[in-house]
Amino acid sequence: MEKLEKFREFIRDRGLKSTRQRDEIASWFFRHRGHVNAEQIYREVKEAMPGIGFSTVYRTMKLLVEAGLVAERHFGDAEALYENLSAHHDHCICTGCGKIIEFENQQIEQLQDSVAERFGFLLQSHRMELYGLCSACRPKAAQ
Amino acid sequence: MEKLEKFREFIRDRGLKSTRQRDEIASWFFRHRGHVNAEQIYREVKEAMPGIGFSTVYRTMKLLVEAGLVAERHFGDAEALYENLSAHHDHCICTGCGKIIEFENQQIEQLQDSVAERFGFLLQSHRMELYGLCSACRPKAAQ
DNA sequence: GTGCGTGCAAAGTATTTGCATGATG
DNA sequence: CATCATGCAAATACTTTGCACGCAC
Repeated sequence: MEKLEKFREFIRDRGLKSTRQRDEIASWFFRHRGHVNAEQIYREVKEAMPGIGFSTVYRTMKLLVEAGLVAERHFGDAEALYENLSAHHDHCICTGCGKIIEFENQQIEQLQDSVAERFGFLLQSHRMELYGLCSACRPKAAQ
Repeated sequence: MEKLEKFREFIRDRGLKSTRQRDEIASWFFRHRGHVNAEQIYREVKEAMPGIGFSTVYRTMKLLVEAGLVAERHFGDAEALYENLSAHHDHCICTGCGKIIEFENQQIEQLQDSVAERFGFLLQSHRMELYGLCSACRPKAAQ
């Protein structure tokens, strides 16, 4: 539960308050793997805390993003998906079935650094998404 | 005006109809460089066609995306930005001032192909965005 | 003429905000 | 006990849809 600690620390450092809601949301999120939207978080946390509101979910997720523990992503459409930022990785997304594979490639990371440097950018973060048909969807599409 | 031709062809092939509105929107867009949102398109095209509606803009942009001539992107927030898909390129985005630099890197493209192949993906498209501080914003942030 | 396209207004989503109340440091 | 957080409802921002009328084929 080290990430939960980090979040509590972040909250303290900002002079904010630690609440049951924030703990519940953060700890559920850190237990979870993959990409989730606000509604999923709301639904799940509601089981442990029936009174919780949507706004609290959004407000807490925003804090987690500011704490650098979570990334907010938009794959294609407008809805935000939140992702655990433990280890860095990029995404391979199947346009057929929506499956998301995470991967990491050190060579690409290095090349990104050199591109940023060429433009005088101080690189803070990046996103890379590869869209295509996965091995399962490929045959279906070929018909 | 070759892209406008392609769009007209796409419309014809689908059994749809060519209209003044579609032409006006598409040709304004192809004349334009960079990333624009629906409202900008609406405002600009309105000058030539005061009666035009927002829905027609959205409907036409969707057609252009389906025709493969335009990409719809979401950089960070929910609003869609449309981009001319003539030459492929990726983006370097300044988190300080919002400036967007387009670039292309052949080595990265090749590595992306190999990543996709490793997962058995048939690559259709990709996006890569580097976020950081541009040379102008870097000093301000350092203070 | 038939069917698709248009503009308008209304409805949808996803998210944010104002406010009175409640909890935390 | 001052301040921040919460839940609700209302507001917002962006986008889509239903519908009556009009235009392209």
